[in-house]
Amino acid sequence: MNKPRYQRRKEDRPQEITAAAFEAFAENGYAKTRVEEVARRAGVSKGLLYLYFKTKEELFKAVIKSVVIRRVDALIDNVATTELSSEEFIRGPLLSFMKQVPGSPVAVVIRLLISEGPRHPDLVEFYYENVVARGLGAITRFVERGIERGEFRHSAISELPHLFLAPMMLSVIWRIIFTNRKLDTDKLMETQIDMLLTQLKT
Amino acid sequence: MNKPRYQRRKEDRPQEITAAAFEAFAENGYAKTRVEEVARRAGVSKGLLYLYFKTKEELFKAVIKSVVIRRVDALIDNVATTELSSEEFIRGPLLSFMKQVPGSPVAVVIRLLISEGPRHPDLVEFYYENVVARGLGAITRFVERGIERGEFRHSAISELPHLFLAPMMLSVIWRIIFTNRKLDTDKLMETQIDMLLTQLKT
DNA sequence: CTGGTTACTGACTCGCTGGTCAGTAAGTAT
DNA sequence: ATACTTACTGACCAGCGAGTCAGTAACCAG
Repeated sequence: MNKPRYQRRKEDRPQEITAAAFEAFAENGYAKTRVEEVARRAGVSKGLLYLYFKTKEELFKAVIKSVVIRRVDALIDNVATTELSSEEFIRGPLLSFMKQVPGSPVAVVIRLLISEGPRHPDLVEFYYENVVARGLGAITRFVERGIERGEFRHSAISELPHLFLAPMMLSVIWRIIFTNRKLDTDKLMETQIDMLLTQLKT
Repeated sequence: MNKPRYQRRKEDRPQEITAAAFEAFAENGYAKTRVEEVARRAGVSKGLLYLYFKTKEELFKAVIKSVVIRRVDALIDNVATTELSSEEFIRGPLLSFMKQVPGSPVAVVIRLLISEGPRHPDLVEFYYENVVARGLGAITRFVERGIERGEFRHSAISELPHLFLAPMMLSVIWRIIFTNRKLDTDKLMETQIDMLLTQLKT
């Protein structure tokens, strides 16, 4: 009749807490989220949370890292190993990847970085190295591969992989600010890819 | 010898306070900015600030509006009255306008909207109506004018004025997050405009 | 069963900050 | 001068939320 008030689950707690924190931060942002609220969502006491994370800020950093780490890896592996032609890859896996970003946890991370980034330089550095630099690098390498293979010609785009991502970023921001205003983000990205490929091929 | 401790300047105070608030919000964001700090920068007491603005939130809204109002108007007038050909206008005034945005107060407003927008729906609404809708509308009308004049052909771009602004948005976000990482934002926007014009003309 | 370890709880503290208001003095009318 | 209005000050308050810690009970070894 007396079920224990709690179980000791030292291994799982950190993961559960960061997951709860991610949800809370996604809904209310960092500043407006109370640590106690995170604890409640994770089904633990505030005291326990402070056993695993020294401060709210450390929790924040752990959340960002937990979301970011695995995301880009998949795409980068894909770039390295694909059998597809450059155009097929861009219209296929790359476009699909970009389309799902605005609705994914990555969008939340971007929002948090915009709000809190300026106060966490080391976190920004981490994000740049592990996500942005690697992502842009992958695109650049892919475009250059296309050129070597004779699929693409040389153009300014080789040095501006950002142009592939610009409509994706706009879509992310749009979704964050204008949640109820519709925007055909897929069409936006497709059209941009069309333009870039036209430019790269002719 | 006894200079007055303060002067009564009822007319100028609101403007001075919103200017001070803008600076403070720009540096630290909304949540981290103390009302007292705003008052200090404006050279007034906290009490006076609360005489002109009922709450911190109302002050915030006043700041956004004060920055936004006049900005877009100039561009829109320009669109309506220009004598330039469509291409000349796009490569000239429109491009110049976009290039200066990432370093302007508008970038700060965008950051604030991303952070605080979700908690201020009416402010977002205001911003959409007065800035985004009007800006996008102006670009759309301009593209259509080009088509009527036989300068441009029909294409998907007519319905996606956002593509003109996407690199600008990416530049804004980049500058906010990666303040020390360089990015040739001008080149980015120029190349996008080149691509769009190629698409519109051929 | 028993004693020891430690994951876990939750009530508490304390600094911080949004907001108030009684009082003060700058300007003004007479 | 004098009385009056009101822009302005700054000390104060209330409550909120990050971080603490003394105590509790789940689990385990012997």
